[in-house]
Amino acid sequence: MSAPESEVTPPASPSRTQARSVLTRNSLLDAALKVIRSKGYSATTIDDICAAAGVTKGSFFHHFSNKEDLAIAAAQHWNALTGGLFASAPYQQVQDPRERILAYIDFRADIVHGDLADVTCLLGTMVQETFATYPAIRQACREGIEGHAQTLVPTIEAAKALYAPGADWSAESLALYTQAALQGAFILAKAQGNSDIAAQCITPLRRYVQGLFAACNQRATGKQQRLSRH
Amino acid sequence: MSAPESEVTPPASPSRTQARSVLTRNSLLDAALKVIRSKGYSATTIDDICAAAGVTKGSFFHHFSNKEDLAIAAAQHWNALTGGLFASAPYQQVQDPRERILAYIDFRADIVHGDLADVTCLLGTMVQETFATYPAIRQACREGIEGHAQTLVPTIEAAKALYAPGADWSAESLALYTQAALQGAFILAKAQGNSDIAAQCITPLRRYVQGLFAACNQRATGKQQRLSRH
DNA sequence: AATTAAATACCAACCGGTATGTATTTTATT
DNA sequence: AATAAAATACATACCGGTTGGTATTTAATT
Repeated sequence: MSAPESEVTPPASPSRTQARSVLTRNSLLDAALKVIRSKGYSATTIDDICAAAGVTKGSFFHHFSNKEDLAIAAAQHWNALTGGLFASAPYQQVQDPRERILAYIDFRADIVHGDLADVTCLLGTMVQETFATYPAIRQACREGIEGHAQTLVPTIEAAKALYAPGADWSAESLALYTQAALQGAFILAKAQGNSDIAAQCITPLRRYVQGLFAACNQRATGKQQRLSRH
Repeated sequence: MSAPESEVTPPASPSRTQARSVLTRNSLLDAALKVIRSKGYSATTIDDICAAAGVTKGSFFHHFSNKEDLAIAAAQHWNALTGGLFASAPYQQVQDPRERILAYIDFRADIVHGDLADVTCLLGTMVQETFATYPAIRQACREGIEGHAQTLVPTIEAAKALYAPGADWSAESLALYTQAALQGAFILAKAQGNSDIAAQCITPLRRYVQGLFAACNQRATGKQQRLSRH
């Protein structure tokens, strides 16, 4: 790889109009996140998004060929945003893998407080409506959810090797289960019209993960068998 | 029971048109479940439902005042259907409460195989789209989800008294958590376009519940909860 | 018992508003 | 001048809901 910069913007100048263009595109994507997370994909109109972004429909169709195209771009935008959030989250600094995965769960519990549309997951919202009718959107949601789950796998692997070496579950399956529990917590929160229940649903998830890595789960051949219960 | 018929139709005749009426209404509700579970609430048009039910739009508006009214009735219809399903499910016959709650989870795992739109939850689907915009629909979904969770509480209470008397979680919170895990499992299944992952997500849920009621969790031995901290 | 009135169930056609998407024009940058 | 970005205006289709009307059943009256 010789080229220093990315491959979509070849080499050169940002250019004032180009910069402005990505600005409008970004504000359209941000608006899409906001509106879709609140009303869902189908109920969201292009006019809604244009109004929220403060641009006209002509501009919208300059940047996106149709509503589905926007949805896919919005999912990728979401992945970029949340990817950055988690990459710089405090749990990443935790050394011990068991503590790190628990810190991840604690982090998730920390960030679920507030307005529902601000704390819930765009992908879970969109995929519910689109799984049967918009395969490309479904796929984009799938990649986002599974991609995030994958970021947890090395930590879970390491924790398993240390604290539950012989367990009959895989790191991938546990990573996916954490995402399922979180997605379900969002649904209960939406049903109650209050985000509090989400944090309450994360508590048993944490307890479960903690239990998986508790001392009594270590089969005979672990490196460190003699850990204290507390 | 002396009166042969229900209490809503007081004493008398079913009448040919009356019977036909509840038939059309029911087929509209069944059609609503089918279409909404597949496309979501917002994307579902009244024409969709009429076509699926084989009735005209005029007939639709005779039975329901608007689309939102239908959604609420559909949620209640869903509650009636699933209520019957669970009431007659095999797990109800299990004597020991711990085994019964595990049998419930196994039952849920049994019935998640098949077409996604046939195995996923109407309420979870609808509430995602409507929580912020249709409070009445949200409330109907909430009542269905929490009502079902409530049916589990006595069993969990009994199991807790027997096998985890001093535990620091409530039966209600565990019942809600099971529903969150299930709802999240449906989302992952929709994202993957395949229901298999749902069953795979129920496995850790089962393991968690089993762990809560495992012998090592009993603080005071035996049924009596002579616990510390009062 | 016969007749009439009123209510119920349903249907076909239509209407106003709105959604997506297009065509054209204006503005700004290089 | 050429090009890209954005705005305006508009076409087309569809959706939720209404209207007007028919057929059947129930209730009331004679």
